Amino acid sequence: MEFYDLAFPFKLGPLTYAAPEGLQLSPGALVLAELKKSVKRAVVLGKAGPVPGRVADLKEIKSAVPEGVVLGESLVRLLKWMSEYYLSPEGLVLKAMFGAGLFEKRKRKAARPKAAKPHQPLPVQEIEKSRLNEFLKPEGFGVHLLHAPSTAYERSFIRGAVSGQTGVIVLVPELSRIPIYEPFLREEFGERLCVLHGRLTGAQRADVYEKILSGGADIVLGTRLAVFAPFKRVSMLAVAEEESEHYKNEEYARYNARDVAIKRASVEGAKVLLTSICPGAESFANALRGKYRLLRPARKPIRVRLINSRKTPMKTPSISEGLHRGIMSALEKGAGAVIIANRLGHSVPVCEDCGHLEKCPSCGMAMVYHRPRRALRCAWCGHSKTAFEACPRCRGHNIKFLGSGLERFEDELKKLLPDTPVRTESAAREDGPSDARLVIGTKRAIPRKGRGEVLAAGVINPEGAFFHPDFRARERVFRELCYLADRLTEGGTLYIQTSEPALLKNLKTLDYESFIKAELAERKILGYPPFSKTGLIMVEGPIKKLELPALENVEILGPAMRLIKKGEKASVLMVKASSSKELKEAFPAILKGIKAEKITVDIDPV
DNA sequence: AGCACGCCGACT
DNA sequence: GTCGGCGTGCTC
Repeated sequence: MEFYDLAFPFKLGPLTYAAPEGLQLSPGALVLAELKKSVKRAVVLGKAGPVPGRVADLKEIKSAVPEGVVLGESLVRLLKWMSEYYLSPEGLVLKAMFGAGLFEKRKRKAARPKAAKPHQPLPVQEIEKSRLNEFLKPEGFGVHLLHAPSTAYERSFIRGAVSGQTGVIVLVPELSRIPIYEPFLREEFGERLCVLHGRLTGAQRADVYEKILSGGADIVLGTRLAVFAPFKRVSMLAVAEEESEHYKNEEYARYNARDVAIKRASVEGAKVLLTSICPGAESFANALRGKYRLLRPARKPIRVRLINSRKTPMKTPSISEGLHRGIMSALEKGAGAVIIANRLGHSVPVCEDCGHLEKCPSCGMAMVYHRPRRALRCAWCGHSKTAFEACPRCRGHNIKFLGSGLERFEDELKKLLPDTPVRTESAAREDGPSDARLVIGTKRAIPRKGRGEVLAAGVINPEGAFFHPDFRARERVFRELCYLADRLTEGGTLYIQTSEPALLKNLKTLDYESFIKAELAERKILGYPPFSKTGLIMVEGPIKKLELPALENVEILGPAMRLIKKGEKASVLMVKASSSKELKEAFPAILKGIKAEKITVDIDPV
């Protein structure tokens, strides 16, 4: 009698089953087996070790499923590695990989032909052959990091790298990037290309898997779950915008698809191309210490104007003359301008008579006035209350509005340029794209490239994000500036208007390498990643017990209240260790000391 | 006492 | 994911 360990796509570790006489199974095979009285699909992880308990109590595998071996040896290895690394049961990893349906084809209503999505053609850039060969030449496993001068270069490089290959996975951070990459891949690979992402229905997803398993498709473009595409052979994986936080799965197993891509490549003997106009600190550090090969094409310096709003003449309370001139000059040349302000709402109302300032009862943060709703809102936790007409303390009407949020900024800009059509973020959400050449909004409003020239891009007080309690805050600000600058047409200028120029000293030239080296030096001193490994423990509901062990080389910070999703708060503990082995080994002891309703573990949080 | 419903832990 | 166990609470 043979025994096998099976994984079911649920929060469940491997379970041991007996195989019926004459059924030979290899790892990765799909089978049917009874679980809790009902028959379910499961994946064979391998032959079982010593069977715990009585062999006679084990249930029998019902049958193998015709799809056969769906996972291949390397994907089974990847599954086991993820389970160990992310401290997540094998079943949950399996569910994260292929969904609870496990390749099952449900009957479905007549398939409607999907309409071809309109797309902008990819502006193709000349990529130096020699640079491309630096990536294409080396055989076998290896990670290459392209620090691209622009997103256009990044995309062209991926195009060149993928061309002529077989067994390729191209990962993009978001659904919205698929229409950018699909046209050129489709052009070259036709039906060999398939698109895979989380918004597909179960049946569509099963169709894609069928095409991949039958060998009909060998190029996949998709979001993070496409890293698990069940190819027999993968020769390369490309990860576009590799630093993106969207690669982090926030449910089931909390994996990072970029890191999983590298692991997958290492078990498959494939090569990896990480690309970004602003690589993440971890990846760049790996390149600096020779773990990754760094590809750095020449870049043109970006013209940046830093405007100190405390020292410069102001056109309105929140718009400096310099910024105003920049916008005007872009518009006069027939080009567009994009202005980003990340603070939502209008401003912070303060009573000039008694100095009263409304604070959030739970966070203590100043409440921000939101005019359309006539409400005061806490930017941190979302608590809101009706705005006051008179000062609640002294009844005075002498209210001063401090600071400039997006709403105020929109108002002032419209007043300054009464004849220019402006697309504001609030309007854009309702009306969709407009052809206004002046765009104002948070970073979400940054328009796609290719819709006319942009000669001025401005950002107001980007240092606001520094006050987030997060060691990555500065990196995020820098990245945002890089992506904003990327929208500029050649010859354009990036305007940074700030009231705290001292905080932006290292950022103002947008010199990535100097910035990231300084950042890495600081993280080294403070012991943050990549010089340590971190994991979060998120505790929802009241903590019933908290007894943290003292461990060598492991530091436990917190608990601190944190907003984990909109409106959902949790107590968060951060565990820091000097290596991922130490981190992994510390967790069981730490988790034993915590009792609460719901506890979630997140290794390598972003 | 008798049963409906909901939460929680276990599932080989 | 889903079954059964058990606790709460309402009803005959």
